[in-house]
Amino acid sequence: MNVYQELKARGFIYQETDSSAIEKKLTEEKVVFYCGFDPTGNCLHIGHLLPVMAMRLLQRAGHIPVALVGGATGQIGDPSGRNTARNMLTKETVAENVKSIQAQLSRFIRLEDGAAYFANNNDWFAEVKLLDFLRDIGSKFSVNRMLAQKSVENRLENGLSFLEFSYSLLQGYDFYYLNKTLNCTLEIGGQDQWGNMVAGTELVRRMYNEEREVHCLTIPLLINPATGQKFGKSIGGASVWLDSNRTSVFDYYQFWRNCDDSMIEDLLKKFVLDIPVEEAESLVRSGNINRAKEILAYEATKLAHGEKAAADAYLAAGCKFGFADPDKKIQTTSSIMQLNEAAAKEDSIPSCEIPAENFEGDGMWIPKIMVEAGLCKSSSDARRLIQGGAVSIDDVKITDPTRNIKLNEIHGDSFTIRSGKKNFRKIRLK
RNA sequence: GGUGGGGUUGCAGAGCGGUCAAAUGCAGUAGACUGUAAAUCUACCGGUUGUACCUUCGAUGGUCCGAAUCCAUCCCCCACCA
Repeated sequence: MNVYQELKARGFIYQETDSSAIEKKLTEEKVVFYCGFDPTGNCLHIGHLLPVMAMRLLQRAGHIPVALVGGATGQIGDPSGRNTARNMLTKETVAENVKSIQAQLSRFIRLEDGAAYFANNNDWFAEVKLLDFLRDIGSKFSVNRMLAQKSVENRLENGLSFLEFSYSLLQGYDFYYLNKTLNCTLEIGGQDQWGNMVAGTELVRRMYNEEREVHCLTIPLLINPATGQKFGKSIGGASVWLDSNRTSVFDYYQFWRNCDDSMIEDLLKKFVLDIPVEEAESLVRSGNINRAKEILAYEATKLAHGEKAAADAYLAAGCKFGFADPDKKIQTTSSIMQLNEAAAKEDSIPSCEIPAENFEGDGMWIPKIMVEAGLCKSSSDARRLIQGGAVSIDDVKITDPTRNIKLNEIHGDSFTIRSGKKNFRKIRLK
């Protein structure tokens, strides 16, 4: 199976400019390709991961990724897939975001020995002169054509500023620039980027009078077929972040572990590149779908947070909820096989420190503890949860929302508070 | 610049002087059932050590016993015309 076939088999291809040309290129030469990321936030979340995985796959096959973080375009905001304009970010915020996003990407993409490049389009747009740009680039774009773009069409109803309208020129220019300087000949991106990406390939061709051939391909949007929801959000409506300070490793593991049945095969193929496609299929059909989910969660966590953290999360979760295949009947190439379930421990359950003096005297009000631990956003919320019978401390159900926890009720220097079946916090006294 | 229509609690979208912390749908959370899944049913879904008080309906002022609702000014959006 060549890289192109693997991309296809794992479901990374939605639209492409010329499939046989792309296949030929990817199998015969070392290709420099690029993928853009919006620095709208300072942290990547699960939703960003899809193109990152495609980049990883291509890099593994010897191609050279260029991760472009849009320091310049981020100041504009892509109108694709939006009904309203984005909030404008200050230049400083964008610059900071670029930095932290690059840091996060470097966990997924190998950088050493020129194996990949990071680029920030602010580096070249800062130099561009308006008149030159309009003459050289603007002249190659047809407004008629741009108006026909889906992303523009949708926005025409609600209004679209010229700033946003020009987004595809800028993205196109990125491709031209990267082609000129790094000989980048392929762009990959999300399904919603198709219009912008094609604009880029056309620009490059026109700039060289059709003599250069460049291509692009889009990755399909991941949709949960059961709910019709876009994959990527969740864990309480909040994003699942790749930064362990925002989403703990345990929660990250749990996110994958709790994936929908209908998505498991797709997720394994796309997010666990180390498991061959056939194995992913057979795991799902093994009759033990929960083992497949454990493997997915373990491997995905391993990629984002490292082997040790992933193992801890797996063991901690198994300790709380049980293991799907403790006897290891199901064969897999995953290193999950080497883990010892008997050594299960709770250490990696998210924890929170609270000064011991809070528990002295009358003790600490339970809703306060829950807010402090990040289990809920307000004490009203906590009170409701308690009234709904969702809360327990060290497996003893709490029914009285006015209750306080006193120092003498705590055994040792920690206790576990839980809200619902799946949310735990270990509270450590300090 | 003119005319008309708007800005409501995460989103969509009612309300158009008191009965409004604000209908309904979606999203979300919890409980039951399960497989840490889905579907289904039930409850919750601004804040507050608790049923009364506080802060919310673009902003600021005003009318009124009382305003999301009326008036004025301002800001922003949309449509049509210029």
